[in-house]
Amino acid sequence: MGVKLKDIIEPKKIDFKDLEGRAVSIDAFNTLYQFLSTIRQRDGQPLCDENGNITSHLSGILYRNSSMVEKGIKPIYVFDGKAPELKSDTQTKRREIRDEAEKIYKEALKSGDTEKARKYAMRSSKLSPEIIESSKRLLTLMGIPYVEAKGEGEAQAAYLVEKGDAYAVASQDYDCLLFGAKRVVRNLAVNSNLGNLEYYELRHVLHELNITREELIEMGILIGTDFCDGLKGVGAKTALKLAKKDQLQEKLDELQKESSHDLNEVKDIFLNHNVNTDYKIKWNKPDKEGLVEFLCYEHGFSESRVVKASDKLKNLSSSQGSLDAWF
DNA sequence: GGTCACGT
DNA sequence: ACGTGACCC
Repeated sequence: MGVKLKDIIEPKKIDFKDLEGRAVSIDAFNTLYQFLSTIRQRDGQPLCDENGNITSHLSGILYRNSSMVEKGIKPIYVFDGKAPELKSDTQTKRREIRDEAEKIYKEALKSGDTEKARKYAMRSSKLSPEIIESSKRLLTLMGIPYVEAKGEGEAQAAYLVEKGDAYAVASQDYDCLLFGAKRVVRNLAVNSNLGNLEYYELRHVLHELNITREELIEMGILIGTDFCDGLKGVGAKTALKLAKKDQLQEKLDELQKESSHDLNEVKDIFLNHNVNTDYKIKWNKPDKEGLVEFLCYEHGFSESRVVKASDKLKNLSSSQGSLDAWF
């Protein structure tokens, strides 16, 4: 979900070429949810190996990343750490929605309503420990680094950009802008060659809206975030008007009266997020034999496809393509 | 979502 | 060269 800023910020259209040779920090949970919900059979059932283990996410990770690496993009995945206490309401709500969707999905599957089954299956995706562990294992075999966040992945991904370890954050959510991500890319996927690759620069967003980052955060709080409901009736456009009229604080006070959360704490989540500063990023050559072992022998993938994907990853290592290859 | 085959 | 759809596991 995340904060709804779409109505007021204008994306710049960019091309894969603009990301060539650059590292991109990717919110892993965000991506995994996307893969789990969309990579399915027509009746909504996920891809599975013969033991019943879900493999949709492995398919997504393998093919998307091998294709991105082939085009010169260097992915870094960021996994969520511990969610802030304030997120628990949102998490409970999401779990309820998922459980309900799962019930409808199972019923529709039984009654043979394929279309309905698929629709609700997509909303029922859960990230199990097995899915997270197998994703990390696959990334390692592919030679793609990942970072464990202390808190929210989006915040950690933004930190990587701040430190210069990544050029931009790739995420579908706008939250990373509130977390201070200097550059954000949306819709980063293999098919985003033409048209739908969106690029946002925090500096430009703030300049165009003529607001500060703190005001953007306050607007986000009024609109509603994962950490606290917003003020009823306030969307992005209204929030922007409030900022222009210098009425954000007034409305925040109003929201504070009815909110069970401390809004200063919410603000602090965005401004002073606990991040992991002790990470190492290194791209390695893919472990082709390991990939075949893991994906083909353990999870029933086609060997020719896996080998092909593995070969696309070959240019992936820290030294290659950069100056230190000469030293 | 990514890929491939098959269509125009 | 692009568009559609089946299939991937």
